[in-house]
Amino acid sequence: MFSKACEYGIKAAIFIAKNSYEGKRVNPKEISEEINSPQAFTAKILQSLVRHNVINSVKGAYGGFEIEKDSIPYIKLSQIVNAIDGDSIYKGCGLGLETCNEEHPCPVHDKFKEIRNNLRDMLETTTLEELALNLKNGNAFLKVI
Amino acid sequence: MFSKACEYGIKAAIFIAKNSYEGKRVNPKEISEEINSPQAFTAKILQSLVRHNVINSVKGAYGGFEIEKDSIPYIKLSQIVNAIDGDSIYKGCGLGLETCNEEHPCPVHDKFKEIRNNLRDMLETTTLEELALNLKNGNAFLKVI
DNA sequence: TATAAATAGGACAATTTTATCTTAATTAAA
DNA sequence: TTTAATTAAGATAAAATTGTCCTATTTATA
Ligand code: FES
Ligand code: FES
Repeated sequence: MFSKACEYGIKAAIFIAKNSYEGKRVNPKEISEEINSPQAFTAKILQSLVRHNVINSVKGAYGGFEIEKDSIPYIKLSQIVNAIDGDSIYKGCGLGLETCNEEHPCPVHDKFKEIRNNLRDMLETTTLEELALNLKNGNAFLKVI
Repeated sequence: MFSKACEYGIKAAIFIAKNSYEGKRVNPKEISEEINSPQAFTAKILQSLVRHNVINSVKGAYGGFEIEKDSIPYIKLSQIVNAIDGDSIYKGCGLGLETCNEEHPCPVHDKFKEIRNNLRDMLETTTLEELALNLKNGNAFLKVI
């Protein structure tokens, strides 16, 4: 469904949000240990999330990644997915036609469109806040061990 | 959502079904032209669909790929997706945890499960027959040109 | 039985995605 | 102002996916 990069990006954002609620900045090492991902690759994805204004980075000593507390409830899962995987999951044809077009639909268009719209609605209404709270409350986990 | 191989496989199966209704076998050249896909790669995917009993192949002169007419209404989109992409789309965790587990859910589990179930229902209730009819009736297309 | 037409299959190549490594730039604090 | 800690960025490598090519095998028909 999502790329590995996107999976890591989502998990990282949730972990950063949780720590930001506690006033703590985190670095790629902590993050990759906590979400069970390759560190350097994760760092690249974090850079991308910074460029897309999903998270903030603070360079230098005592720096790290954080998210402004007040903005966490307004960050949608869709922003993260869009930043990393682009919008093909929202707009693309299920069978890979160059464009999904009502006037020139592929054979699965009607069926696929519904699924895709469900997915889009979910991503656009799910906030980083609720995901981070799932984690904080111990109701959800970012890795298996 | 689906791999390229899976997109090609679905389109190929739809085209083969349409032709089988007309009593015609088709070969990888015709198929790849009709669905706008690389011929040799498409041939590999067809082999896979044969091994998974989704389509039949007839070797030798006057051979080609076909689907028994009577079975077309019973072939589900899910069989094709499963044959090529496996079952991760039905069962896998949205954030890539080794297994999706109610007892040890990831933060998006509840939200993702619903989408995944919608998708599974769609794939399991959509038949090759209806997709091939969309094509035959001119209500849907397998390529843009 | 020989031939031509077709799928099957293996080896290889190109591209994309995932992952690593090294160095540069930045910054707080000693 | 120096140092240590930290993110940014570029080059490279590994792995997976996508795509190509060549040969073997099968089979209907002349
Ligand atoms: S044209 Fe394929 S999903 Fe719309
Ligand atoms: S554990 Fe992630 S979707 Fe179920």
